[in-house]
Amino acid sequence: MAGVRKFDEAALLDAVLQVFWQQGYEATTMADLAKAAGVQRGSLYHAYDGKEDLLLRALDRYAERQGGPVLAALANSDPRKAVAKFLDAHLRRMADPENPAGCLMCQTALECGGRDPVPAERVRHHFLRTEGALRAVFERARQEGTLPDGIDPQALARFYLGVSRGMAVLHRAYGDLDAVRDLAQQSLRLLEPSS
Amino acid sequence: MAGVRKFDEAALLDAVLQVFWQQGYEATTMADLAKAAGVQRGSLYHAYDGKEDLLLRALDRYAERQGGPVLAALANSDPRKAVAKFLDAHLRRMADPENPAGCLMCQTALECGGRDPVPAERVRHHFLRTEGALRAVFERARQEGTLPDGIDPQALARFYLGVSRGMAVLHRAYGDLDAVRDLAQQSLRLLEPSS
DNA sequence: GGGGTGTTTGACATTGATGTCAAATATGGC
DNA sequence: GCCATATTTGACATCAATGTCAAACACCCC
Repeated sequence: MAGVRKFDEAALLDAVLQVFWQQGYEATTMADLAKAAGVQRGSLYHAYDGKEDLLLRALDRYAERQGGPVLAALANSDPRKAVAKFLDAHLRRMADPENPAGCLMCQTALECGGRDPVPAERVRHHFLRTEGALRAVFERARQEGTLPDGIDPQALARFYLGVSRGMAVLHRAYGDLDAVRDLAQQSLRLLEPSS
Repeated sequence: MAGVRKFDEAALLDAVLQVFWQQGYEATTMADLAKAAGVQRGSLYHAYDGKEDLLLRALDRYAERQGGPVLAALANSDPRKAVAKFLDAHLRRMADPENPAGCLMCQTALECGGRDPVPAERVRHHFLRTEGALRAVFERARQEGTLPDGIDPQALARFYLGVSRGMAVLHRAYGDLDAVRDLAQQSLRLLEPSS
Protein backbone atom coordinates (compact mmCIF):
# COMPACT_ATOMS: atom_id res chain seq x y z
CA MET A 1 0.00 0.00 0.00
CA ALA A 2 2.98 2.25 0.13
CA GLY A 3 6.50 2.41 -1.13
CA VAL A 4 6.09 3.38 -4.72
CA ARG A 5 3.72 5.89 -6.24
CA LYS A 6 0.34 4.28 -6.50
CA PHE A 7 -1.39 6.61 -8.89
CA ASP A 8 -1.01 7.39 -12.54
CA GLU A 9 -0.03 11.01 -13.01
CA ALA A 10 -2.09 11.48 -16.15
CA ALA A 11 -5.20 9.88 -14.72
CA LEU A 12 -4.88 11.91 -11.56
CA LEU A 13 -4.60 15.15 -13.50
CA ASP A 14 -7.62 14.16 -15.56
CA ALA A 15 -9.63 13.69 -12.39
CA VAL A 16 -8.35 16.94 -10.92
CA LEU A 17 -9.06 18.80 -14.12
CA GLN A 18 -12.60 17.49 -14.15
CA VAL A 19 -13.29 18.73 -10.64
CA PHE A 20 -11.84 22.18 -11.25
CA TRP A 21 -13.83 22.37 -14.45
CA GLN A 22 -17.06 21.35 -12.80
CA GLN A 23 -16.84 23.36 -9.60
CA GLY A 24 -14.39 26.14 -10.30
CA TYR A 25 -11.05 26.75 -8.65
CA GLU A 26 -11.98 28.40 -5.40
CA ALA A 27 -14.95 26.18 -4.67
CA THR A 28 -12.74 23.13 -4.94
CA THR A 29 -10.95 21.82 -1.87
CA MET A 30 -7.97 19.56 -1.67
CA ALA A 31 -10.31 16.98 -0.18
CA ASP A 32 -12.46 17.12 -3.32
CA LEU A 33 -9.42 16.60 -5.49
CA ALA A 34 -8.12 13.75 -3.37
CA LYS A 35 -11.46 12.01 -3.41
CA ALA A 36 -11.87 12.37 -7.17
CA ALA A 37 -8.36 11.09 -7.74
CA GLY A 38 -8.82 8.20 -5.34
CA VAL A 39 -5.86 9.34 -3.30
CA GLN A 40 -5.29 10.45 0.26
CA ARG A 41 -5.13 14.17 0.83
CA GLY A 42 -1.68 13.91 2.32
CA SER A 43 -0.43 12.22 -0.81
CA LEU A 44 -1.48 15.19 -2.87
CA TYR A 45 0.43 17.54 -0.63
CA HIS A 46 3.40 15.24 -0.82
CA ALA A 47 3.41 14.98 -4.60
CA TYR A 48 2.40 18.54 -5.47
CA ASP A 49 2.86 22.01 -4.10
CA GLY A 50 -0.76 22.65 -3.35
CA LYS A 51 -3.97 23.62 -5.07
CA GLU A 52 -2.50 26.25 -7.34
CA ASP A 53 0.22 23.90 -8.52
CA LEU A 54 -2.45 21.35 -9.36
CA LEU A 55 -4.43 23.95 -11.22
CA LEU A 56 -1.47 24.89 -13.37
CA ARG A 57 -0.81 21.27 -14.24
CA ALA A 58 -4.50 20.72 -14.88
CA LEU A 59 -4.52 23.70 -17.24
CA ASP A 60 -1.63 22.28 -19.22
CA ARG A 61 -3.20 18.88 -19.38
CA TYR A 62 -6.47 20.46 -20.44
CA ALA A 63 -4.72 22.30 -23.23
CA GLU A 64 -3.20 19.05 -24.33
CA ARG A 65 -6.32 16.92 -24.23
CA GLN A 66 -9.07 19.36 -25.10
CA GLY A 67 -7.13 21.98 -26.98
CA GLY A 68 -5.01 19.62 -29.01
CA PRO A 69 -7.73 18.27 -31.29
CA VAL A 70 -9.12 21.76 -31.69
CA LEU A 71 -5.83 23.14 -32.92
CA ALA A 72 -5.30 20.11 -35.12
CA ALA A 73 -8.58 20.94 -36.82
CA LEU A 74 -6.95 24.07 -38.19
CA ALA A 75 -4.73 22.03 -40.49
CA ASN A 76 -6.57 22.74 -43.69
CA SER A 77 -5.43 24.82 -46.59
CA ASP A 78 -8.85 26.36 -47.08
CA PRO A 79 -9.22 28.90 -44.27
CA ARG A 80 -12.99 28.57 -44.29
CA LYS A 81 -12.81 24.84 -43.84
CA ALA A 82 -10.08 25.18 -41.26
CA VAL A 83 -12.10 27.55 -39.13
CA ALA A 84 -15.27 25.52 -39.65
CA LYS A 85 -13.51 22.45 -38.37
CA PHE A 86 -11.99 24.45 -35.56
CA LEU A 87 -15.39 25.60 -34.37
CA ASP A 88 -16.87 22.18 -34.95
CA ALA A 89 -14.18 20.64 -32.80
CA HIS A 90 -15.22 23.01 -30.05
CA LEU A 91 -18.81 21.98 -30.54
CA ARG A 92 -18.00 18.32 -30.35
CA ARG A 93 -15.99 18.90 -27.24
CA MET A 94 -18.96 20.59 -25.65
CA ALA A 95 -21.35 17.90 -26.84
CA ASP A 96 -19.32 15.25 -25.04
CA PRO A 97 -21.36 14.26 -21.98
CA GLU A 98 -18.14 13.37 -20.17
CA ASN A 99 -17.14 17.00 -20.04
CA PRO A 100 -18.61 19.67 -17.80
CA ALA A 101 -20.16 22.59 -19.66
CA GLY A 102 -18.04 25.49 -20.77
CA CYS A 103 -14.29 25.66 -20.85
CA LEU A 104 -11.77 25.40 -18.04
CA MET A 105 -9.52 28.01 -19.60
CA CYS A 106 -12.22 30.68 -19.81
CA GLN A 107 -13.41 29.83 -16.36
CA THR A 108 -9.94 30.21 -14.92
CA ALA A 109 -9.35 33.37 -16.90
CA LEU A 110 -12.40 34.99 -15.37
CA GLU A 111 -12.09 33.56 -11.88
CA CYS A 112 -8.38 34.19 -11.38
CA GLY A 113 -7.98 37.18 -13.66
CA GLY A 114 -8.52 39.74 -10.94
CA ARG A 115 -6.75 37.98 -8.16
CA ASP A 116 -4.10 35.43 -9.00
CA PRO A 117 -1.63 36.41 -11.70
CA VAL A 118 0.03 33.03 -12.06
CA PRO A 119 -2.86 30.94 -13.42
CA ALA A 120 -4.07 34.01 -15.28
CA GLU A 121 -0.76 34.22 -17.09
CA ARG A 122 -0.89 30.54 -17.93
CA VAL A 123 -4.32 30.93 -19.45
CA ARG A 124 -3.17 33.95 -21.40
CA HIS A 125 -0.34 31.88 -22.78
CA HIS A 126 -2.71 29.22 -24.05
CA PHE A 127 -5.02 31.83 -25.52
CA LEU A 128 -2.11 33.39 -27.35
CA ARG A 129 -1.18 29.99 -28.67
CA THR A 130 -4.62 29.52 -30.15
CA GLU A 131 -4.64 33.05 -31.46
CA GLY A 132 -1.30 32.41 -33.12
CA ALA A 133 -2.50 29.22 -34.74
CA LEU A 134 -5.52 31.01 -36.13
CA ARG A 135 -3.40 33.88 -37.36
CA ALA A 136 -1.09 31.48 -39.14
CA VAL A 137 -4.07 30.07 -41.02
CA PHE A 138 -5.15 33.49 -42.18
CA GLU A 139 -1.67 34.66 -43.03
CA ARG A 140 -1.18 31.66 -45.21
CA ALA A 141 -4.56 32.22 -46.79
CA ARG A 142 -3.67 35.79 -47.47
CA GLN A 143 -0.48 34.81 -49.26
CA GLU A 144 -2.41 32.31 -51.30
CA GLY A 145 -5.02 34.90 -52.11
CA THR A 146 -7.82 32.97 -50.42
CA LEU A 147 -8.48 35.85 -48.07
CA PRO A 148 -10.20 39.05 -49.16
CA ASP A 149 -7.97 42.10 -49.20
CA GLY A 150 -8.14 44.59 -46.39
CA ILE A 151 -8.62 41.91 -43.80
CA ASP A 152 -6.11 41.84 -40.99
CA PRO A 153 -5.17 38.22 -40.19
CA GLN A 154 -4.47 39.16 -36.61
CA ALA A 155 -7.86 40.79 -36.16
CA LEU A 156 -9.58 37.84 -37.74
CA ALA A 157 -7.69 35.45 -35.50
CA ARG A 158 -8.78 37.38 -32.46
CA PHE A 159 -12.30 37.38 -33.76
CA TYR A 160 -12.50 33.61 -33.96
CA LEU A 161 -10.72 33.24 -30.67
CA GLY A 162 -13.36 35.47 -29.16
CA VAL A 163 -16.13 33.57 -30.88
CA SER A 164 -14.89 30.29 -29.47
CA ARG A 165 -14.74 31.90 -26.04
CA GLY A 166 -18.25 33.23 -26.40
CA MET A 167 -19.39 29.75 -27.34
CA ALA A 168 -18.01 28.42 -24.08
CA VAL A 169 -19.76 31.07 -22.03
CA LEU A 170 -23.10 30.49 -23.71
CA HIS A 171 -22.71 26.77 -23.30
CA ARG A 172 -22.13 27.10 -19.60
CA ALA A 173 -24.87 29.67 -19.14
CA TYR A 174 -27.56 28.03 -21.25
CA GLY A 175 -26.67 24.41 -20.69
CA ASP A 176 -27.44 23.43 -24.26
CA LEU A 177 -25.81 23.86 -27.63
CA ASP A 178 -28.47 25.74 -29.55
CA ALA A 179 -27.05 29.19 -29.05
CA VAL A 180 -23.53 27.82 -29.41
CA ARG A 181 -24.36 26.41 -32.82
CA ASP A 182 -25.92 29.68 -33.91
CA LEU A 183 -22.87 31.59 -32.82
CA ALA A 184 -20.50 29.31 -34.69
CA GLN A 185 -22.61 29.23 -37.81
CA GLN A 186 -23.10 32.97 -38.04
CA SER A 187 -19.45 33.67 -37.43
CA LEU A 188 -18.52 31.52 -40.41
CA ARG A 189 -20.46 33.79 -42.72
CA LEU A 190 -17.63 36.24 -42.29
CA LEU A 191 -15.44 34.04 -44.45
CA GLU A 192 -17.96 33.53 -47.20
CA PRO A 193 -16.58 34.42 -50.61
CA SER A 194 -19.51 36.71 -51.40
CA SER A 195 -18.21 39.59 -49.33
CA MET B 1 -24.19 55.08 15.85
CA ALA B 2 -27.19 52.79 15.78
CA GLY B 3 -30.95 52.94 15.61
CA VAL B 4 -31.66 53.47 11.96
CA ARG B 5 -29.96 51.96 8.95
CA LYS B 6 -26.72 53.79 8.42
CA PHE B 7 -25.85 52.74 4.91
CA ASP B 8 -27.27 53.50 1.53
CA GLU B 9 -28.56 50.34 -0.08
CA ALA B 10 -27.48 51.31 -3.57
CA ALA B 11 -24.02 52.38 -2.54
CA LEU B 12 -23.57 49.22 -0.54
CA LEU B 13 -24.56 47.06 -3.47
CA ASP B 14 -22.18 48.96 -5.71
CA ALA B 15 -19.34 48.23 -3.33
CA VAL B 16 -20.35 44.59 -3.02
CA LEU B 17 -20.68 44.24 -6.76
CA GLN B 18 -17.23 45.66 -7.24
CA VAL B 19 -15.65 43.14 -4.90
CA PHE B 20 -17.43 40.17 -6.46
CA TRP B 21 -16.43 41.42 -9.85
CA GLN B 22 -12.81 41.88 -8.92
CA GLN B 23 -12.26 38.72 -6.91
CA GLY B 24 -14.97 36.32 -7.96
CA TYR B 25 -17.74 34.89 -5.84
CA GLU B 26 -16.04 32.09 -3.96
CA ALA B 27 -12.86 34.00 -3.24
CA THR B 28 -14.86 36.77 -1.62
CA THR B 29 -15.61 36.60 2.09
CA MET B 30 -18.29 38.39 4.01
CA ALA B 31 -15.48 40.27 5.72
CA ASP B 32 -14.30 41.55 2.32
CA LEU B 33 -17.78 42.73 1.51
CA ALA B 34 -18.26 44.39 4.88
CA LYS B 35 -14.96 46.19 4.62
CA ALA B 36 -15.64 47.41 1.10
CA ALA B 37 -19.08 48.61 2.11
CA GLY B 38 -17.78 50.30 5.25
CA VAL B 39 -20.11 48.25 7.39
CA GLN B 40 -19.73 45.74 10.18
CA ARG B 41 -19.98 42.11 9.20
CA GLY B 42 -22.85 41.53 11.58
CA SER B 43 -24.82 44.29 9.90
CA LEU B 44 -24.56 42.48 6.60
CA TYR B 45 -25.92 39.30 8.10
CA HIS B 46 -28.68 41.32 9.73
CA ALA B 47 -29.75 43.07 6.56
CA TYR B 48 -29.22 40.24 4.07
CA ASP B 49 -29.51 36.50 3.97
CA GLY B 50 -25.85 35.82 3.32
CA LYS B 51 -23.34 35.85 0.54
CA GLU B 52 -25.54 34.31 -2.11
CA ASP B 53 -28.33 36.74 -1.41
CA LEU B 54 -25.86 39.57 -1.83
CA LEU B 55 -24.62 38.08 -5.07
CA LEU B 56 -28.13 37.93 -6.50
CA ARG B 57 -28.78 41.53 -5.57
CA ALA B 58 -25.40 42.53 -6.94
CA LEU B 59 -26.21 40.81 -10.22
CA ASP B 60 -29.45 42.72 -10.55
CA ARG B 61 -27.77 45.97 -9.72
CA TYR B 62 -25.03 45.18 -12.21
CA ALA B 63 -27.61 44.54 -14.89
CA GLU B 64 -29.18 47.85 -14.08
CA ARG B 65 -26.02 49.94 -14.00
CA GLN B 66 -23.79 48.25 -16.53
CA GLY B 67 -26.34 46.51 -18.69
CA GLY B 68 -28.81 49.35 -18.87
CA PRO B 69 -26.74 51.70 -21.04
CA VAL B 70 -25.74 48.80 -23.22
CA LEU B 71 -29.32 47.84 -23.95
CA ALA B 72 -30.26 51.47 -24.44
CA ALA B 73 -27.65 51.62 -27.19
CA LEU B 74 -29.79 49.25 -29.21
CA ALA B 75 -32.43 51.90 -29.71
CA ASN B 76 -31.62 52.70 -33.31
CA SER B 77 -33.66 51.93 -36.36
CA ASP B 78 -30.62 50.95 -38.39
CA PRO B 79 -29.62 47.50 -37.09
CA ARG B 80 -26.00 48.03 -38.02
CA LYS B 81 -25.81 51.24 -36.06
CA ALA B 82 -27.74 49.69 -33.19
CA VAL B 83 -25.32 46.79 -32.90
CA ALA B 84 -22.32 49.04 -33.40
CA LYS B 85 -23.47 51.20 -30.54
CA PHE B 86 -24.24 48.12 -28.49
CA LEU B 87 -20.71 46.82 -28.89
CA ASP B 88 -19.26 50.25 -28.40
CA ALA B 89 -21.16 50.59 -25.15
CA HIS B 90 -19.52 47.36 -24.02
CA LEU B 91 -16.16 48.73 -25.04
CA ARG B 92 -16.66 51.93 -23.15
CA ARG B 93 -17.73 49.98 -20.12
CA MET B 94 -14.56 47.98 -20.28
CA ALA B 95 -12.44 51.06 -20.86
CA ASP B 96 -13.72 52.60 -17.63
CA PRO B 97 -10.85 52.38 -15.14
CA GLU B 98 -13.38 52.23 -12.31
CA ASN B 99 -14.50 48.80 -13.41
CA PRO B 100 -12.62 45.55 -12.99
CA ALA B 101 -11.84 43.77 -16.24
CA GLY B 102 -14.36 41.45 -17.80
CA CYS B 103 -17.99 41.10 -16.89
CA LEU B 104 -19.59 40.03 -13.65
CA MET B 105 -22.35 38.14 -15.44
CA CYS B 106 -19.99 35.97 -17.48
CA GLN B 107 -17.83 35.40 -14.47
CA THR B 108 -20.77 34.25 -12.41
CA ALA B 109 -22.10 32.15 -15.25
CA LEU B 110 -18.85 30.24 -15.44
CA GLU B 111 -18.07 30.09 -11.75
CA CYS B 112 -21.52 29.07 -10.54
CA GLY B 113 -22.76 27.27 -13.63
CA GLY B 114 -21.65 23.85 -12.50
CA ARG B 115 -22.44 24.21 -8.84
CA ASP B 116 -25.04 26.72 -7.76
CA PRO B 117 -28.23 26.78 -9.84
CA VAL B 118 -29.70 29.91 -8.29
CA PRO B 119 -27.19 32.53 -9.42
CA ALA B 120 -26.74 30.58 -12.64
CA GLU B 121 -30.42 30.93 -13.37
CA ARG B 122 -30.31 34.62 -12.60
CA VAL B 123 -27.46 35.11 -15.04
CA ARG B 124 -29.29 33.12 -17.67
CA HIS B 125 -32.27 35.37 -17.21
CA HIS B 126 -30.20 38.46 -17.88
CA PHE B 127 -28.55 36.84 -20.89
CA LEU B 128 -31.95 35.99 -22.29
CA ARG B 129 -33.01 39.56 -21.77
CA THR B 130 -30.10 40.83 -23.83
CA GLU B 131 -30.65 38.16 -26.43
CA GLY B 132 -34.28 39.21 -26.66
CA ALA B 133 -33.40 42.86 -27.08
CA LEU B 134 -30.99 42.00 -29.89
CA ARG B 135 -33.55 39.75 -31.54
CA ALA B 136 -36.10 42.54 -31.43
CA VAL B 137 -33.71 44.77 -33.32
CA PHE B 138 -33.21 42.20 -36.04
CA GLU B 139 -36.86 41.28 -36.28
CA ARG B 140 -37.77 44.86 -36.79
CA ALA B 141 -35.02 45.23 -39.34
CA ARG B 142 -36.26 42.21 -41.18
CA GLN B 143 -39.75 43.62 -41.40
CA GLU B 144 -38.34 46.86 -42.68
CA GLY B 145 -36.22 45.01 -45.19
CA THR B 146 -32.95 46.23 -43.72
CA LEU B 147 -31.83 42.69 -43.07
CA PRO B 148 -30.69 40.32 -45.81
CA ASP B 149 -33.06 37.44 -46.45
CA GLY B 150 -32.24 34.04 -45.10
CA ILE B 151 -30.86 35.44 -41.87
CA ASP B 152 -32.49 34.19 -38.70
CA PRO B 153 -32.92 37.10 -36.27
CA GLN B 154 -32.65 34.71 -33.35
CA ALA B 155 -29.39 33.26 -34.58
CA LEU B 156 -27.99 36.71 -35.23
CA ALA B 157 -29.03 37.83 -31.78
CA ARG B 158 -27.25 34.90 -30.23
CA PHE B 159 -24.24 35.66 -32.35
CA TYR B 160 -23.88 39.17 -31.02
CA LEU B 161 -24.63 38.04 -27.51
CA GLY B 162 -21.81 35.54 -27.88
CA VAL B 163 -19.52 38.16 -29.36
CA SER B 164 -20.10 40.49 -26.44
CA ARG B 165 -19.40 37.60 -24.08
CA GLY B 166 -16.21 36.76 -25.93
CA MET B 167 -15.17 40.37 -25.62
CA ALA B 168 -15.51 40.15 -21.87
CA VAL B 169 -13.41 37.00 -21.68
CA LEU B 170 -10.64 38.43 -23.83
CA HIS B 171 -10.69 41.62 -21.83
CA ARG B 172 -10.21 39.75 -18.58
CA ALA B 173 -7.62 37.40 -20.02
CA TYR B 174 -5.54 39.94 -21.91
CA GLY B 175 -6.04 42.93 -19.69
CA ASP B 176 -6.21 45.33 -22.60
CA LEU B 177 -8.75 46.25 -25.24
CA ASP B 178 -6.84 45.49 -28.43
CA ALA B 179 -8.30 42.05 -29.02
CA VAL B 180 -11.67 43.24 -27.78
CA ARG B 181 -11.75 45.97 -30.38
CA ASP B 182 -10.76 43.56 -33.13
CA LEU B 183 -13.49 41.17 -32.12
CA ALA B 184 -16.15 43.87 -32.12
CA GLN B 185 -15.00 45.36 -35.39
CA GLN B 186 -14.82 42.09 -37.26
CA SER B 187 -18.19 40.98 -36.01
CA LEU B 188 -19.79 44.10 -37.44
CA ARG B 189 -18.72 43.11 -40.94
CA LEU B 190 -21.48 40.53 -40.76
CA LEU B 191 -24.02 43.30 -41.11
CA GLU B 192 -22.36 45.03 -44.01
CA PRO B 193 -24.69 45.54 -46.93
CA SER B 194 -22.25 43.95 -49.38
CA SER B 195 -23.11 40.39 -48.42
C1' DG C 1 16.72 -11.26 1.76
C1' DG C 2 17.68 -7.05 4.08
C1' DG C 3 18.30 -2.20 4.19
C1' DG C 4 17.39 2.20 2.15
C1' DT C 5 14.30 5.05 -0.38
C1' DG C 6 10.24 7.20 -1.07
C1' DT C 7 5.10 6.85 -0.52
C1' DT C 8 1.07 6.41 2.07
C1' DT C 9 -1.75 7.23 5.94
C1' DG C 10 -4.16 9.27 9.68
C1' DA C 11 -3.68 12.58 13.07
C1' DC C 12 -2.66 17.05 14.56
C1' DA C 13 -2.49 22.07 15.24
C1' DT C 14 -3.60 26.22 12.97
C1' DT C 15 -6.07 29.28 10.56
C1' DG C 16 -9.92 31.52 8.73
C1' DA C 17 -14.85 31.90 7.61
C1' DT C 18 -19.45 31.34 9.05
C1' DG C 19 -23.58 32.43 11.32
C1' DT C 20 -25.68 33.73 15.80
C1' DC C 21 -26.53 36.46 19.72
C1' DA C 22 -27.09 39.65 23.49
C1' DA C 23 -25.97 44.04 24.82
C1' DA C 24 -25.50 48.79 23.55
C1' DT C 25 -27.35 52.64 21.31
C1' DA C 26 -29.47 55.97 18.19
C1' DT C 27 -33.66 57.35 16.02
C1' DG C 28 -38.74 58.06 15.25
C1' DG C 29 -43.39 58.12 17.04
C1' DC C 30 -46.36 59.22 20.83
C1' DG D 1 -39.09 63.84 26.83
C1' DC D 2 -39.72 58.95 26.84
C1' DC D 3 -40.60 54.50 25.15
C1' DA D 4 -40.55 51.22 21.49
C1' DT D 5 -38.25 49.82 17.52
C1' DA D 6 -34.62 48.63 14.72
C1' DT D 7 -29.69 48.71 13.85
C1' DT D 8 -25.09 48.33 15.15
C1' DT D 9 -21.35 46.15 17.39
C1' DG D 10 -18.14 42.90 19.10
C1' DA D 11 -17.89 38.48 20.88
C1' DC D 12 -18.74 33.76 20.62
C1' DA D 13 -19.08 28.90 19.20
C1' DT D 14 -18.90 26.08 15.29
C1' DC D 15 -17.25 24.30 11.24
C1' DA D 16 -14.25 23.43 7.49
C1' DA D 17 -9.89 23.74 5.03
C1' DT D 18 -5.10 23.98 5.24
C1' DG D 19 -0.57 22.36 5.65
C1' DT D 20 2.62 19.49 8.44
C1' DC D 21 4.41 15.46 10.47
C1' DA D 22 5.83 11.09 12.28
C1' DA D 23 5.06 6.50 11.87
C1' DA D 24 3.91 2.60 9.04
C1' DC D 25 4.90 0.37 5.07
C1' DA D 26 5.88 -1.58 0.29
C1' DC D 27 8.98 -1.82 -3.24
C1' DC D 28 13.59 -1.78 -5.52
C1' DC D 29 18.38 -2.49 -5.55
C1' DC D 30 22.41 -4.35 -3.85
